[in-house]
Amino acid sequence: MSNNADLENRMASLKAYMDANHLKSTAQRDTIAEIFFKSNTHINLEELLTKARKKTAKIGHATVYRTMKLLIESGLAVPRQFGDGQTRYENLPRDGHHDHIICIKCSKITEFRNDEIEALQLESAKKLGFKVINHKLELYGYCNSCG
Amino acid sequence: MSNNADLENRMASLKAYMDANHLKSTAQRDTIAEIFFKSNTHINLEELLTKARKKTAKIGHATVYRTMKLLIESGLAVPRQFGDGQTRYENLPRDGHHDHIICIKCSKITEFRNDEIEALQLESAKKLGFKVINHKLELYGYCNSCG
DNA sequence: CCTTAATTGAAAATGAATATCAATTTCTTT
DNA sequence: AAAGAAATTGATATTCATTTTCAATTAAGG
Ligand SMILES: [Mn+2]
Ligand SMILES: [Mn+2]
Ligand SMILES: [Zn+2]
Ligand SMILES: [Zn+2]
Repeated sequence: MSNNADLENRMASLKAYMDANHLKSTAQRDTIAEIFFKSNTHINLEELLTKARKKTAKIGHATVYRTMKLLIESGLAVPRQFGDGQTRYENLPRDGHHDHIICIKCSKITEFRNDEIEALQLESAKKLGFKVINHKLELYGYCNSCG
Repeated sequence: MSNNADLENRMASLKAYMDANHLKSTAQRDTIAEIFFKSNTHINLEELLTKARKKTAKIGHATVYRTMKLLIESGLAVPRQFGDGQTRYENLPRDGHHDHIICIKCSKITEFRNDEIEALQLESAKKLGFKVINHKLELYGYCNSCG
């Protein structure tokens, strides 16, 4: 699936969600959503706002917060908090769930997935009588450049 | 080791840290530290402040924040954030590191430890060129009462 | 077009945590 | 015991991310 087709898919998905919930399509929402869908990082509000204002001037920060909340509700964005007090957003990964390793020196964020860990989490929870809905696994340390 | 001996140990440990850093012993610090050391939950600032004021009236919230920061620096307290925007504190576990399962309905927090998971974390990080310093693993779901 | 309901941005409000600062207290030295 | 230096305290102000408020604007459907 090409980047462009992927973008179109996500825009259409958002549109469908908005239609189903009596929400209106606006230039601000389109701008913010498109910038977000095109981003492939863990982007924060500041970056989104800056980029959005280049396309559509005078966008307020409340609108960015509101639009990201909408994207989260519609399942297209995933909020992440890596401990520095600001929320970051990433696109719903097409290849499934992943966890993160964060460098405590340069802040580089690397994604990984270990199915053995995932399975052991469920097993641990089961032993304790819990039914897991989601989880957060973050490793903090030094990347190979900072090591 | 009895609870009382444990409390005395921790108080002495704090005292040693304060001595080594030219910090002074005060009634407020003693009150907050003792309340914290006696707590066996993941206690938040509000609870600490309420309990502290019963023993030593007029304690300011800034003092509780400052004392908890001191306890963290001295290695006696561990700060935890379970996603509800407020920091919780727990005593340095005597039996080593553990992770948490949190019920998303009743907020019950259960501790667990899985050495296989711990080992796999290091292994995953190593493959990516990272040296892990610490990590955060939280499972969210329903406990057996809420499930 | 018209009507209605949703949306927007500026500004105010919130809530957790930190900083400021004058007054108080501790600890060491006479 | 008194004094002085340095640390501590609590009230208050401040910061920072996020949310709320609200009057004005805009989208959508008939
Ligand atoms: Mn990611
Ligand atoms: Mn714990
Ligand atoms: Zn790095
Ligand atoms: Zn529960």
